[in-house]
Amino acid sequence: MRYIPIMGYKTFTTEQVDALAAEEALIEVKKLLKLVGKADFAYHSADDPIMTDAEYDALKNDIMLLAKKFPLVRVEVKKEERVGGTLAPGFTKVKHVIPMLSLSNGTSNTDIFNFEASIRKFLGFSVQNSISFVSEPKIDGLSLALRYESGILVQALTRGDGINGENVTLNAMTLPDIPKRLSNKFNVLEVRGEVYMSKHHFAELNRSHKEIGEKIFANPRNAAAGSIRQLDPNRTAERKLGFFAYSLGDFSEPLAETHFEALNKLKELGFRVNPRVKLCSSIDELLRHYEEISCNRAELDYDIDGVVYKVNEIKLQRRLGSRSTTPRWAIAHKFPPEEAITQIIDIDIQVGRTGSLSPVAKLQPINIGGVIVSSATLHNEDYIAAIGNDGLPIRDGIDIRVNDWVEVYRAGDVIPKIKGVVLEKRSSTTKKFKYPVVCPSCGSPAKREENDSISRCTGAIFCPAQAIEGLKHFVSRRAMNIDGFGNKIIENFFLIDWIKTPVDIFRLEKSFGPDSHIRLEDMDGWGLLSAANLFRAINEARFTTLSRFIYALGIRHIGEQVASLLAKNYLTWENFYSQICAAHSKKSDQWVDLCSIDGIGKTMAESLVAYFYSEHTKNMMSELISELHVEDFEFVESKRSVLKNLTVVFTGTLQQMTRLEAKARAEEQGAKVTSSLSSKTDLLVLGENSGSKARKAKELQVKIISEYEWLDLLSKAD
DNA sequence: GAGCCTCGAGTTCC
DNA sequence: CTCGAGGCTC
Repeated sequence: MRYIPIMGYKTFTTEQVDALAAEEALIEVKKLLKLVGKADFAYHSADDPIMTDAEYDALKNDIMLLAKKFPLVRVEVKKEERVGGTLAPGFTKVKHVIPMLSLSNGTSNTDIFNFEASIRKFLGFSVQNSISFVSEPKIDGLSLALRYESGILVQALTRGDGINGENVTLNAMTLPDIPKRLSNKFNVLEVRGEVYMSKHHFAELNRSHKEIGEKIFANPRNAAAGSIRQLDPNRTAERKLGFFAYSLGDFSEPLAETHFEALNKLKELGFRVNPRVKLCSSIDELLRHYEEISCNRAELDYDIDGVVYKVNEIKLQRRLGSRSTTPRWAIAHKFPPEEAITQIIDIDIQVGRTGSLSPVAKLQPINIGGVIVSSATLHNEDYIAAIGNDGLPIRDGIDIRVNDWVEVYRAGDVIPKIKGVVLEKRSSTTKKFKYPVVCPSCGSPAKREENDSISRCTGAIFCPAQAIEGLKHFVSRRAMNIDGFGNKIIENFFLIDWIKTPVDIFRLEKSFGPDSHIRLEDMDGWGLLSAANLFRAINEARFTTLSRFIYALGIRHIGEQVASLLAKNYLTWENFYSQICAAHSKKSDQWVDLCSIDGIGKTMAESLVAYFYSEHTKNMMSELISELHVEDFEFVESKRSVLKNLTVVFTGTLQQMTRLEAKARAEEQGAKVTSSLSSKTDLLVLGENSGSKARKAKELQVKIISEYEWLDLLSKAD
């Protein structure tokens, strides 16, 4: 290896950093980041390093120093991370203009009747008001959003997590069903639909893959997903994928007034629309269509997993709007899942991060819909004993025993579930399962709190299983996002005492210092490159956000959403930490502040306070935080609206919409709707026949407006 | 106190 | 994906 010294580069002293203005620091750091990028490429990709490890470390250290002092620099460093510094493998992530939601789903006719009832309730429709629906087969493939600008296909995104999709434009362009140009020259037209692989192409693909010893796909959906994500578009083209358009996403001009018309327009524009789409005027008609499709299912050359019902009128769709992850105006009526019968060989106990002891059935491996299933959760003691939460027997009172034959299916075609016991096959060899009274990992007593559905290990921090699960959570993608720190690695490092707590992760690299007689790359399965990658990932994770960090701690009841809510309310780590510690006394102002955050109740608050009050946490926290740069919370102005952050109260009977709808519309614009007036209320909307609220509002000097003024405000906000 | 919605936690396989 | 619990509204 040869090294070319970096000419003219000297590390910064603390004094020099202090003397820098923010703009100067930004310019400096951009240079440094560029240099790191070059060095990374030279080291990893060109295998021809341009600097010594010490120089590299000094560089990184300087960036950290600058980042710690200047918020502008932190933003820059994060940007670099997002782009991936060295070219990230795979596809770039792009944000959907309109999120790609999933559908709520139902399995029974009752679910569908409830669906209609809730729509009527929301809109305030009586039986006289008719609502038309469109019923269409639910293709079992993967969703794609095609963006056309001035009639030209410019982007194709997968659903991803619904917010950000993967950019697969080049691959999508190879599908014959996807037009590259449209006669329609709208500024923007986003067409959404399903990519799928036909049954016969799937069979063909697996046959040829078998011959050449390549990977066999479990089902057409997996094959389609794998095909659209090929790095080489030519490979995608070979896979002969199909595409059915089913809706619009973003658009500059409306295409039609009803969903059914819109589908017809899409057909005219050259898209394939499923021929079995049907316009229906009642739920009964939808259900008949479901039966019909269900009967003809086998004749189709593609897999479907149900039928989707959508409210036909776009105006109504808009009024109904969406919940956080699903629209109110559509539902998927799913077919009953494929089932299989197999035997329970054993029942294991898994220890979760929170100490939960959950039983898992080890099954005689069995093929369900192309996937071999060998275990399934049994949730908790009651589930096994066939006792419901209310203390009453479920599943006809049949308990689940080792050696029992059981019906297994894959919920949502993914997660294995046990549906029931085949009692006729039960023999004398079955054994009742004895739920453990001690933790299988640490031997501490198991305890089931009242109101808890599961027993938990009481070993807390002394339980290895809990510690390992906690570490896995800490490094996970949505938490600290330490890439390349898989579960197996965590387990190994824990067992050889390298990593016992999160702090150890950030001290790992230093622990292989000059005095150490062992290096990571000497370990089985590790090389120079993989070791360097791991350390790099760890060092990148030192820069993190407040909400990620709070979430990563793995405090019970504090998940991703709540962590980000806390970050939003406390803004900086220092503030958060001191406030929560001070909230320990329930008489303190800090406790009251914590509990008054909308969405934080007693359970969460108690869990938080207990976590931070413990001796163990206090000891660990100062060390952990000294290894990190926790970024302050930054407000992202999502939408500017006159209603944003206003607290609104409705009173009396509204004429134009139901309370439900009014509330949903207000919340879409970022307002908060409450039922009772207080000094915090900004606006009272007065319906007809209102009670005493108007008088009270005057006393509190809350602004009062009529329903029509309110509607005016809404239309301006839109 | 019931009912609705959202979030947390556990889970499987590739 | 699903279940159940937590939080909020009526």
